[in-house]
Amino acid sequence: MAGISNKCLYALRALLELSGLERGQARSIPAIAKNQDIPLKFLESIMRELKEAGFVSSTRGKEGGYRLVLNPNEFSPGQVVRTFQPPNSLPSTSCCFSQIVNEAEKAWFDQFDKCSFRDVLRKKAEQNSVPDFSI
Amino acid sequence: MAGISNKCLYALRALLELSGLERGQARSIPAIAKNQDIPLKFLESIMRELKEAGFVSSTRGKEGGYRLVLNPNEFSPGQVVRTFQPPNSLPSTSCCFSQIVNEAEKAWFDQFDKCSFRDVLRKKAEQNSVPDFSI
DNA sequence: CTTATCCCTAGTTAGCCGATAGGGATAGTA
DNA sequence: TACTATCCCTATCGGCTAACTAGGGATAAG
Repeated sequence: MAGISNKCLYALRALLELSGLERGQARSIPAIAKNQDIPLKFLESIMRELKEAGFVSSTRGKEGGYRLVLNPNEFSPGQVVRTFQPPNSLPSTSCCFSQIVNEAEKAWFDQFDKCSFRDVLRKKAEQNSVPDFSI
Repeated sequence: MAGISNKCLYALRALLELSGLERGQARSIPAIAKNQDIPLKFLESIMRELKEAGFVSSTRGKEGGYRLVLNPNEFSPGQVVRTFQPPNSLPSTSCCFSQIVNEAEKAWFDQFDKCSFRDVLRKKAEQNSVPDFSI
């Protein structure tokens, strides 16, 4: 199956970075692109889409950048995924499998609602603080 | 998100048709293509893949065709979907979202294991026998 | 007025999905 | 043997989309 697109993953990672900032603080595209290793121009277009969708706001000029509009506690990856990868609206020739297909799609999306950006951030922090004995 | 491919749906429908036959009975590609409205040559390649995967067997010549290897009761769409749309093996740069992505993928595939081909066949029969008052 | 930032429109490129072309091999039937 | 219905194989093609790039324009702060 197709899974999640690169673009959508970039969007999630950019938003996760913004989630780590203090409320109202902004971060520039070049900074995010560098930290997250995302192609600059591509990120530009993604951030604009995120703005249109209402997830972030922006200010131009020096010291400008993007900031999160929503509270990371009440903001789930699912909301983003649904905007960036809209459901397939089932193949026109609906057959005996379309119900299964629809349910599968729903199950897929639902996974992204199970935690907030804050949760992801917390988990990331835990991972980084735990020493790695795997080698 | 991407959802299921046409090819995979064709495969499912072809197998469903074979599921409706008596055990061991074969059906030809032209017949399946006509009944299911699937492009002939495309179906040909799909049936070959289904054979390689071990889902069907075939005989050539007159009165030949494809037949189901497995029992429709113990054969789920999931087994087919997994062969035709192999899991994405997560994007190489595993990030904090890869766990969620993997779980979403699993949830998607799992939906296709919830019933057997026999079940789908049964549901289809019910639908066709119930008169449609929706218009 | 300079610089750092966001904003916009339009490409380009590679890969894949869906489908097709054109035959070859094989198994029954007469 | 010849005929025909079937499966078997390889190669190819068009169109679409995802991913990314180019080249600037608008704006805000100092």
